[in-house]
Amino acid sequence: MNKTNPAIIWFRQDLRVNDNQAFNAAVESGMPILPVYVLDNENAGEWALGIASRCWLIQSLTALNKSLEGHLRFFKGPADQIIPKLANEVNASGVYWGRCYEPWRIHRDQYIKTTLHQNNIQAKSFNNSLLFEPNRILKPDGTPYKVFTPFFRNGCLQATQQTDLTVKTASVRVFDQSPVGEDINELDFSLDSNLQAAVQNNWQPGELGALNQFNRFLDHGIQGYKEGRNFPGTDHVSRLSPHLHFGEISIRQVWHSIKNETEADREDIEHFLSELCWREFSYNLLYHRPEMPRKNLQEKFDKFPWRDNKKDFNKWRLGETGYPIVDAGMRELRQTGYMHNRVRMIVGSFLVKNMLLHWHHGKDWFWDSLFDADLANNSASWQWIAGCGADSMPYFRIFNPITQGRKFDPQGVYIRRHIPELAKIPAEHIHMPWVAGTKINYPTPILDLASTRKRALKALGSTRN
DNA sequence: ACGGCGGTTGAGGGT
DNA sequence: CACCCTCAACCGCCG
Repeated sequence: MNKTNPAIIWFRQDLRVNDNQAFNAAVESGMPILPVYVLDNENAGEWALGIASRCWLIQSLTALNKSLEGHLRFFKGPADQIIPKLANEVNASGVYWGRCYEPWRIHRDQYIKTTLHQNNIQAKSFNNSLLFEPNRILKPDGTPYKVFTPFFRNGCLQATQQTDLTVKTASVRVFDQSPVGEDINELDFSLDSNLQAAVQNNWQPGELGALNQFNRFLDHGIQGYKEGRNFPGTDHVSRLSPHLHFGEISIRQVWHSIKNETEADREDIEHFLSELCWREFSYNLLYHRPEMPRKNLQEKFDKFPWRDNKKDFNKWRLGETGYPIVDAGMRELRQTGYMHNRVRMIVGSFLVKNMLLHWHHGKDWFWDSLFDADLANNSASWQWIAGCGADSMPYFRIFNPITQGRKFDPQGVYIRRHIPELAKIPAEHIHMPWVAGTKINYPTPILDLASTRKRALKALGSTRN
């Protein structure tokens, strides 16, 4: 093996150069590096990237390519064929990547690792995406936690130190002997112009954008986070979820910075850490219950009498239910590729409980619409709100969108931002615009809260044994 | 309106 | 006997 055997860095969900263990290991191997990205819809099957994810991804990759001075090379197709073939063609010394934990990826990557080893090519994977490997945090008896609070308190907070941040030492040499792959602009990402505009107008994908967003949160959001995070009209959530999903910022860096933040109150800090650990918890669940994206974790919900109503689903999807807080959330999603967490719970409860539609419909719509669409988080959260998940919200707790709106968006700041038709409605009527008596271009409620609530509770009865 | 989880407690039995 | 370990039963919490 001579000096020209490149070390392939296979970027996946770790689109950054700082605190990237795979990147550092490849550089430190002493071989020139060959950074690659593979857009793999084939191996992903039904979990191929949603439309919003693709619109974010191309921006993030463009940013990464820029920080790699244009040396990132692109491929499209099944990675289980492309990576071994490429490694052979360029006589790679090794392939380095950050681990992903979707069941299809675990399966695919294991195959790739074996194939590379059979060809005497090193294959090294690293934890670039989580604080803890998904099978690391276990109860004293060795079984996985099923409840979040002890997972967080006795598991995560007690776990020995997270891996320290890595520091780059060696200087980077790039492999440029034979051009491989394609230019990013030659790849077909099947983009959507509305969502592309949503990225441009609201976000800055990539490592720099992630850091900027994190610093904004440290400056303005974390102080008062515990309370403030419930109010979608204020600026108290981190909005880091898309950046974390694509690994544009290191979760270890976020954890350490927040933990050592001295300006904020202890309870604000601890609450934000717990939110980071909900993400860990979702990955833990997915690892131990790989069927989670499709199957109810509580089997008794398999008997639940879901309705099937395209018309209702469309009203929900488009934000035309007539309940302002629900519609504002669904419109925020369409306009910005994101939705405030409190509102995600409200729209989820409305779909599953008031409309009595299966959580799959919500999960699939979110998968296609969210820039932070993430298999573990999305499926765990939908099961949570639907009441069929582990450590779930009890099914009989049904959010009332009027009460929730009054409580968490009292003046209607959030509602007015996303539903301009309601801009002039006085605060006292903002959550029930139909009683205001003003003529406005906004639908009257498509369903009655009290009777649909009763219907849901009755439906719940049929899940008992 | 539920019910699973996990912390606690105490009985019982072994060393 | 004194101590400790195990395990089942119970209770309160919290999603």
